[in-house]
Amino acid sequence: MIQNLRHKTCSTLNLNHVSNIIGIINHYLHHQTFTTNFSSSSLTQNISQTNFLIALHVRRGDPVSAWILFHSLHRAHADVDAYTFTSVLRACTLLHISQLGTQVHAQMVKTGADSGTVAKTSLVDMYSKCGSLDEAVKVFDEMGQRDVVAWNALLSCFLRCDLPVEAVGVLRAMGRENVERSEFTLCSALKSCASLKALELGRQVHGLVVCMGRDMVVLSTALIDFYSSVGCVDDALKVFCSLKGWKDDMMYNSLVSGCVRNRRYGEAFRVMGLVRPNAVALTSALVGCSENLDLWAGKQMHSVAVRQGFTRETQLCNALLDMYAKCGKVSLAQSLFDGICEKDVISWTCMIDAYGRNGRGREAVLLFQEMRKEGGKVLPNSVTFLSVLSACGHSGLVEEGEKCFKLLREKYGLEPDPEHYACYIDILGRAGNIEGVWSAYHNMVEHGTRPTAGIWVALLNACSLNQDVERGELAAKHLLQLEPNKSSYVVLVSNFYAAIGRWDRVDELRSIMRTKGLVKEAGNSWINVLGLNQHARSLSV
DNA sequence: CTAGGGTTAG
Repeated sequence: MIQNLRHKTCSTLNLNHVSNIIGIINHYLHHQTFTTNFSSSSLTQNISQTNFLIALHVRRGDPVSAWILFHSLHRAHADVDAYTFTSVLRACTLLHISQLGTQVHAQMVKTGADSGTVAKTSLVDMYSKCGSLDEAVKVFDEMGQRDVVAWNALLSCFLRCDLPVEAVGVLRAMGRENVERSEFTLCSALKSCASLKALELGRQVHGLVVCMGRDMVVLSTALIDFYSSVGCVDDALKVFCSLKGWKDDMMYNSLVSGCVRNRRYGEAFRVMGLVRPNAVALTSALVGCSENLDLWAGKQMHSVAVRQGFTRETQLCNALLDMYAKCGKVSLAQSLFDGICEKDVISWTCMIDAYGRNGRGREAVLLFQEMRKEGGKVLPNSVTFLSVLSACGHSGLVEEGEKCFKLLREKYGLEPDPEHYACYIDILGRAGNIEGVWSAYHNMVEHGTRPTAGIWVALLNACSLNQDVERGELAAKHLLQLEPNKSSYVVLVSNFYAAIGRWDRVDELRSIMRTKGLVKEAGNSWINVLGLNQHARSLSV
């Protein structure tokens, strides 16, 4: 069992695994069935040798052994030092269990090993990687001396939590405190600029990268990602081409992903032709195939994946399955799904969505039940629930939809997002249950969720269908207040007034649209005939 | 001993 555990990666761990791991570790420690090549006395006498061993386990990706070794040191009352703790903290990070990290932190405080800059930096890193942002910031604030590594750790901390504004704040603070920037700093700066879409700031950082002139492969990758994120693929290509010498896989992958994100599929495929594509590049490229509904190209990717032996890569298989589903090939998607050995939550969600979007709501619900029966191995998340709810909506499965919505909060402790409410309201509205619609709305408000435009749209549609004039007008008013300039919403409201026969309001809204210069957007649909993309535009009045 | 780049679902 412990052998299996050692091969678990942190991404596949969930809460059940956490308690399993702790239980198994305790079991082994209690029965002392774990043996090492070192006798217990040599373990405690030669601490630097043991530190090396712990670090070795961590480096080999075996945090469980590292932890067990550390625990036996602790039981033997050995004098551990800061080096021991930093390695063990990395083991906690790999296990993704902040409870273990907190235990280590407590021991560090007790022995005074927590005072150094390096120790504190390890703590910041551990807390942030285990998802405890507050604790990480607290440790950073307690630091007396902060070197550039400590600052960089804090930067990554905010970036990991998707807080780029705070990250830029850290960068400014580093400037104020005259901390010298390292390559790591610039890397994080580029990531911040990418997520903030801050083109000018990013260009300035590019200048600093050029001045630094070191570690160009990593920084070039970050630059490519930045330029792609702000829509400047040509600049990304320039960075790629201007780098002479060795380019690694990640750099190619970054460019492929950038081209795909900017719908430059031809270039993406050309870049993939430069080297033997790896699983990540193929995954990126498949997104392009899905978006284009390009089944032909998708099949090419599939055959490359098979030839390269990537059939056990869950993420790649998920992308393939999704591509087939989006192209309407449900049975191909299904056979791919069946072949995935380690299905994760995305595999299940994609397959449920595949059924749902192709009008097979019953099968979507059945698969969801199967997923839940798997004994909690893979837990559904909010996206899974959204897929099930929307499948129920498309197929008119009212009871199933109601059951699913109940499960979300009561069984899985998830708080519904506005999108879940909108889907649910839609289901109830189509079923003619207008009182249910409004009680769902009140339920949402009571739970402190603010109605979004999507909620008002769902309510308005329900009111149109059920001739709920009074409350429909309320929804219409809120929607226009929230998004006064979005023509599709004005059209929706106007359709509502048409549905209840208020033609005076319809005319009024038409003239509002004219004076504001709002034009009804064209409806787009993609069809793919014989591998040729034809973009069919339909302009309806 | 501590910090950095690329991938999948709505």
